[in-house]
Order: sequence, then structure tokens, then C-alpha cells
Amino acid sequence: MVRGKVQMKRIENTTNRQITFAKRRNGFQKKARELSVLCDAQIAVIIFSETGKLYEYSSSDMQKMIQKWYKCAKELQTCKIQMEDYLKQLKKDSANMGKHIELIEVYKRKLIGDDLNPCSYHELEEIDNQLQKSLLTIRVRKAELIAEHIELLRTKEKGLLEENASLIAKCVEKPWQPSGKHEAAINLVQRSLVSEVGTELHLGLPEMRYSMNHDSLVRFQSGAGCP
Amino acid sequence: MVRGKVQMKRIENTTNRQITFAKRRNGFQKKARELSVLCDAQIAVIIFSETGKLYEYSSSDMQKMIQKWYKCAKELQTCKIQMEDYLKQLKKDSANMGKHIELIEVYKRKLIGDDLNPCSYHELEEIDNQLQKSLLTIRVRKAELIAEHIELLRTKEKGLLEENASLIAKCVEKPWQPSGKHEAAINLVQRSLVSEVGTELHLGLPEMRYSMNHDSLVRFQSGAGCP
DNA sequence: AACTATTTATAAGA
DNA sequence: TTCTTATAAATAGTT
Repeated sequence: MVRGKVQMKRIENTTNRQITFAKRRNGFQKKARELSVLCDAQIAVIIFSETGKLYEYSSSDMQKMIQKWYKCAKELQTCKIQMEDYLKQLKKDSANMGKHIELIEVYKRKLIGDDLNPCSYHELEEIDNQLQKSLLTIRVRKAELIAEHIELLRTKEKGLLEENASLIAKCVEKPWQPSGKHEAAINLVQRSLVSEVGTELHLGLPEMRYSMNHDSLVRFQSGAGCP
Repeated sequence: MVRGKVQMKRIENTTNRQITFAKRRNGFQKKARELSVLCDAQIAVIIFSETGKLYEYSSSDMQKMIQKWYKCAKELQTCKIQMEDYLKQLKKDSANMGKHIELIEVYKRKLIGDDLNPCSYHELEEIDNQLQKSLLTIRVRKAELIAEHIELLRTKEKGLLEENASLIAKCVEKPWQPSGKHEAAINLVQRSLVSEVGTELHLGLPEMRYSMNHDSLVRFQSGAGCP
């Protein structure tokens, strides 16, 4: 029996509290149903017990109720709109990128010479011109690189010549005989230089012939020490 | 005074319904508060009146309650996860596409002959080879197109020859003199054919020389009627 | 909005 | 647990 008014504060006794929770929860849900039916209203109730268990009631679909609530909560709607805009933007970007890739791919394929059948003669002519132009540019650049490399080799050669001269000068003061070890090292350097030059030249262009002056190398090699 | 039980159905009288709504709504909210306080529970209530007006109560932040509800509603969480996954995927795709575009662009630029400076000699050599290959493919295709066109022109020529022969046959029966109008028409056809062939050939390849047999045209032109 | 006869909800006991 | 019951609380209809 109810003795006096209930104190409007947390029920300390755990069992009582749980019992009351169950009873009032049922009563509450009944009230919700009644309110919904009698007054033609939509009602959603979410209850979490102190232990975190979910109890819910909704006169219609809970998710729809929540969405409707979000629509009414304007500051939150803004967030939602921003999210949607962002998504839309991403999708649009994605589609555009796809188109972009497609275009570039098609052009690339044409440049590579695949998929030429749908091209008109005029188009082929344009690609042909483009390729010729590209080839020209490429070869100019190749020539530049070769020239740079030659310059580098010349610098190296000059350095070696100077070193050679100074060695000769020293040998005049104190004659020197190369040991087997020295000769091997000299051969190694020489071979590496020759092969470097050779590689560059054999990659070169037919119209670009470069004949290197090997005198210094020959001198270095045949000198076999000092005169 | 309450006379008998209330029928658990919509109150038809609008005024009564609205009054009851207001009263029971207050009672309901009071119950919610009590349940929340007495039993240490979290409660959220969303009510939409029949006119769509929102009434809400929440023992704590409504949004947090809703988020908590979403976490508990597993099938909905799945939806959320899918959404997040989708977004992640979109972002990833976007990034990948960006990289893809960048790669293709760089390669395309190289094929076109822009931006060659960062290329090694070896790379230039590869592009050079690619361009040569492309050029070859393009020219093969061009040759094909030209051959097709020539075939077409030959067919046209044949048709004209036959027509010519039949006209001659007719003229033998009944001699015919071309009027100024006819001659103009004939000249027009002839010029157009010659210019068509000329255009194709001047676009053609140096190694592809095609000399057309103009006899029929000449005959058509110089025939000046029937023998 | 206030009243009140009644119903309804429910705390505590069985 | 569930049922019972005394009592508090809610509220329909009225003023």
C-alpha cells in the first residue's frame, strides 16, 4: 500500500528501484499509447535503464520519428545538410575525375597508337604531327643530355691529364715502376670510362655521332709508368 | 468528473481532443521525470501533435540519447557503418583517381614533349621508341584509310564509266549535243573528284605515292558529246 | 483555469 | 516472481 507521498528522489534500495522501474516503465508506455491513440499524436520514447539496457516505444517508426525531430532541430539540420552537400560534392568530383581519366586515357592510347580505328583521317594527321613534334623535342633534350655528359667526361679527362702530368713530374725526380696492383687499378678506371662513353654513344641518335679523343686514355694506359 | 472508463480510441471532438492532449502530455512528461529521477534512468520523449508541433522531453541531451539509441539499434548501426564505409571508399577512390590522373598527365606530357627535364636519358630513349612506334602505327592506319578511300574513288570511277558508256550508246541512236548547262555540271563533277583525290594525296605519306588513271575523266570531259 | 468524481497507477505487503 | 490492496495520482467532464 502507498503510505504517504513518494519522495521525488532516487530510490536507494536497489531491488525496490528495479521493481519500481519495471512497473512505472510499463505504466509510462501505456500512457504513451493512450496519448497517441486518444489525441492522434506521434510519440517516441527512448529509455535507458541505469544498467544501460534500452527500452523503446514509438507510435510509428522510430527512425522516422528521429529524422522528423532532426528536421525540427534546426541547428542539427544544418549539420545534416552540410554532410549531404559534402557527399554530393564528393560524388560529383568522383564522376568528373572518371571522365577526366577517360579522356586522358583515350588521348594517351591514341598517342601510343592503340585504338586508332575510331579516328578520322584528320585526327590521325593531327596525332602524327604531334608525335613528330614530340620526337623532335625529345631528341633535342637527348642531345642536351649527351652534350652535358660529354662536357663531364672532358672535365674528367682534363683532371686525369693534370694528375698524369704531376705524376710524371714526380717520376722524373724519383723514377717509379708500377706494381701489379697499380696496373690493375689503372685498367679498372680505364675500362669503366670507356664503357661509360660507349653506353652513351650506342644509345645516341644516328645523326649525332660523337668521336671522342682517346689520346689521353691511350697515353695513360700505354705510358706504363714514367718515361 | 470521469464517468466510466475512457474508450481507447481517438477523441472525435476536436476541442476535447486538444484539451486532453495538453493535460495528458503534461502528465506524461511528469511521469517521465519521475521515472528518470526515481529509477536513475535516462529518458527521451518526442511527441508530435496532430498538427505537427514538436514537444520533447529528455532527461539528458536529446542528441546524445538519439546517438545512444542508434548504437543500440544494430540494424541501423549497420546502415551507419555502411554509410561510413561508402564515404571512406569514395574518399579513397577520389585520392586514387587523383594519383591516376597525375600519372597519366605526366606520361601524356612526356609523350607530347612537355616537361622533359626531369627525365633520365634512358627514359627519353623509351619515349622516343614509343613515339616512333606510335608514328608507325598511325601511318599504317593512315595508309589503310587512304587505300579505302582510293577503293571508293575507283568504284565511283567505274560507275561513271558505265554511265558514260550507256550515254554513248544512247547518243549513237540519237546524237546529242551538250548544252552549256550540261557542260557546267560535268566540269563540276570532275573538279570535285580531282580535288578530293588531291587532298588525300597531299596529306599522304612520302612513301605512298598513288598515281590515278585519269583517262576516264579525260575521256568524259573531252568527249564533248558522242563520237 | 479550477474543480471533482472517478478511474488509474503504483508502493508495499502477501 | 506475481497478485493484492491501500492509497496517491491522473484526469474527463463540468463550472
